[in-house]
Amino acid sequence: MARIWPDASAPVGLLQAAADPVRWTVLARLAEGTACVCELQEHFPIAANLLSYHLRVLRDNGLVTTSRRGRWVDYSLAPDAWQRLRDALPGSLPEGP
Amino acid sequence: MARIWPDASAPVGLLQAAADPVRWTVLARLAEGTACVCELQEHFPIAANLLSYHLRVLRDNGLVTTSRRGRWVDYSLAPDAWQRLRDALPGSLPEGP
DNA sequence: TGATTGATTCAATCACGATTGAAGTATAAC
DNA sequence: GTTATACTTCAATCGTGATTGAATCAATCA
Repeated sequence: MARIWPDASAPVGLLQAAADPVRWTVLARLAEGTACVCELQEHFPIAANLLSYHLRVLRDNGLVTTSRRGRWVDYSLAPDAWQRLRDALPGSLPEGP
Repeated sequence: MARIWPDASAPVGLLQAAADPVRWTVLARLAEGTACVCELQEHFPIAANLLSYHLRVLRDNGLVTTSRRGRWVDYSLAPDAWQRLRDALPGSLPEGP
């Protein structure tokens, strides 16, 4: 796909990261403030490793950042997450100031 | 998923509709103005029925509207498409005026 | 009428991401 | 040291959406 529609590759990847029920809800929760995995876990009746998988997708797309605090890992929304998602919507003007 | 995270179901569905290379590019093209299927077809090296499938997904999600003009079918971006996609982003405030 | 073009629908296959289970880090408590 | 907790990684399975091919519908033209 990157070969054929180079313009679409990056934004589509970002949108795909957000277009999942678990990841969408995680992002919505993090929009209200930082949370450790164990707290996120309480919101999701899914296995811990599955949640970890989804968090990894968000990390790999730069939508969230992490920091370890003792035994816990805190997840925060990346500062530009909202902006980047917004710019990734089709019809949005190409990235710029 | 609708059972567990009712809030996420609708917006995630919308984002999933946009989070595909073909559909994303179609939406980006339609953002610049109406186009018939045959014109869209020129932008995509894919089978006609496959393009039709993707257009159907966009239609079912109310992101595009159609009107027949002789043998051709014109596709247009739904007036509220951009707004609805924007509101579907996680962390966006709940829908309202 | 029949033929042709534009577009959609149907049924079946395929590919890839989500899910599962087990094993593996890292830090803290005992 | 050992145990426990929080989280991640790995390998394998499973489902579902994207893709393919054939058939079908709709409108125009000869």
